[in-house]
Amino acid sequence: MHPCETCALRKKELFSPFSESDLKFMKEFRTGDVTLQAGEILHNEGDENAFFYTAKEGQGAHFKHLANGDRQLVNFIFPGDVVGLQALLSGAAATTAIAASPMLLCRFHKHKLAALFRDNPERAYALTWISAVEQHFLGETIATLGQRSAAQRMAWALLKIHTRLSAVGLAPNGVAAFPFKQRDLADALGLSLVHTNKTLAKLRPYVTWDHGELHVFDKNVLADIALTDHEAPQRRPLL
Amino acid sequence: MHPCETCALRKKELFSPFSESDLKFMKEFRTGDVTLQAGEILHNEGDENAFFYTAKEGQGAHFKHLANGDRQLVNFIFPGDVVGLQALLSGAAATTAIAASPMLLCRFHKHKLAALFRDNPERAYALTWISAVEQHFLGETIATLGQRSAAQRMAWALLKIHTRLSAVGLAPNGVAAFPFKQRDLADALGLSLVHTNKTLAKLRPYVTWDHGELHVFDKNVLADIALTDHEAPQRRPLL
DNA sequence: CGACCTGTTGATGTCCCTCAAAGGGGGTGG
DNA sequence: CCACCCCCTTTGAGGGACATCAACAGGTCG
Repeated sequence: MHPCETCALRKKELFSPFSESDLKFMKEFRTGDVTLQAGEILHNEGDENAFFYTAKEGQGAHFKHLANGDRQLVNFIFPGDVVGLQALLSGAAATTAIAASPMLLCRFHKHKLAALFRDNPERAYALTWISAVEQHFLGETIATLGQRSAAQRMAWALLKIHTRLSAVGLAPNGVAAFPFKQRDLADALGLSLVHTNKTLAKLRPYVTWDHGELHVFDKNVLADIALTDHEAPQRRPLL
Repeated sequence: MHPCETCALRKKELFSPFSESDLKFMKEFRTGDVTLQAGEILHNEGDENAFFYTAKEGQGAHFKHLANGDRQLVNFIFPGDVVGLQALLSGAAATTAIAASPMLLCRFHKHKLAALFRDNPERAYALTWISAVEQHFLGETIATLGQRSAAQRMAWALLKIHTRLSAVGLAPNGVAAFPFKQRDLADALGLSLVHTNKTLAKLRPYVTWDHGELHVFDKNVLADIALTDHEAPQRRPLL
């Protein structure tokens, strides 16, 4: 099991301070690790999970599938995200969680969740806070799928992703590691693969994304296109 | 202040059992009521709220606004829903919450939230659970906006709404009270008003919605169109 | 060297948007 | 009690953004 003490994640600017006593508590609370290869599934839609996780390394995504075979990428999974809590609380997973690159996640057992709420109200509060952050983000996604054009969606998404990755140190020199396929981005934005490709080409003066490397050249232009102001992500707790 | 003892909401089938001690605790925890007229705003996007609420009577919605004036209805507010918790936790409201009919909400003060987590782990757990249910729903909305056609979206939404309203007793004889405008549904589905109207007309054999009354004649056909199975909503806690 | 996957580009079609205008109610004032 | 207005709904016509179909190029792996 990877040691908590040397985990660099909690020192990233994205997260609110993580005290020594927090560290001690979470060390006790944690029940293991999970490692995934690219393409491996953490859990499937409908599964009744016994665990939830926080992503430590690597990236993945949540997918929802329709009866006709279409799929929607609901949410990316980046380091620091909590995965599977929804599944655990409502009884069945709403999404399929898949790794897009090798991943490492810290695992927590369902049965310890009640103890968390009983013994450590601050951490429980943090958990709810994380859930609220998630809600905020899903709401924004709904707004972009409902109201924005293809180019606007893409500018919004790439900006958002780049900012999020930067905030956990995954964009050294402004180049973010983003190990997905155009197919994935298409499914995230609700666009066809072909149109995703063409829209990417149109934005090429301002962003570039190939071989898993996401370069953002002009945040301001992208933000203008996306009809959004690119603010730094709000600080939030890490579990 | 409306008395908790006679509140009929907690006896509805949608909610998991609400014990006498829960009742006693929430009575203490509650800090007041809010009543809204149709069209009144509970809070605006960007507000820093001091309160959060659970909707008791009436209906409303969460909106997000884009720089160009477009708006997206992110989520409806039905009796039993928690409102404003996200705003409170992340510091600023992500959405504008507006009443579509006269509403009554139970109000809770921000400062009491820490006490809730400290003194009543079960209720805190319930709160997080509610948040997870919300996430589940937002994820489904993302999938429909991203993948479904106009008719599919509408069938999905009307079915969902009807089911949700039935579960809190707002659809006597199968006729649900749904006090919104076509403009609102259009903004919820990411469609133009005109096309919303035309799509409603197409579905008229199976659903009807006028004068705030939503009739569902054939759930199965609607579910087929929507590419979904219409299950009863999962039981969940009430705050 | 062939099979496969991902990315790229062109041609054609269609779903939905935009523009435009008319038909109910319900409310207010003359 | 009728005239007028405003809000919401409904319907038609035309155009555009994006989907679908099709084909090819490059890279990787057997």
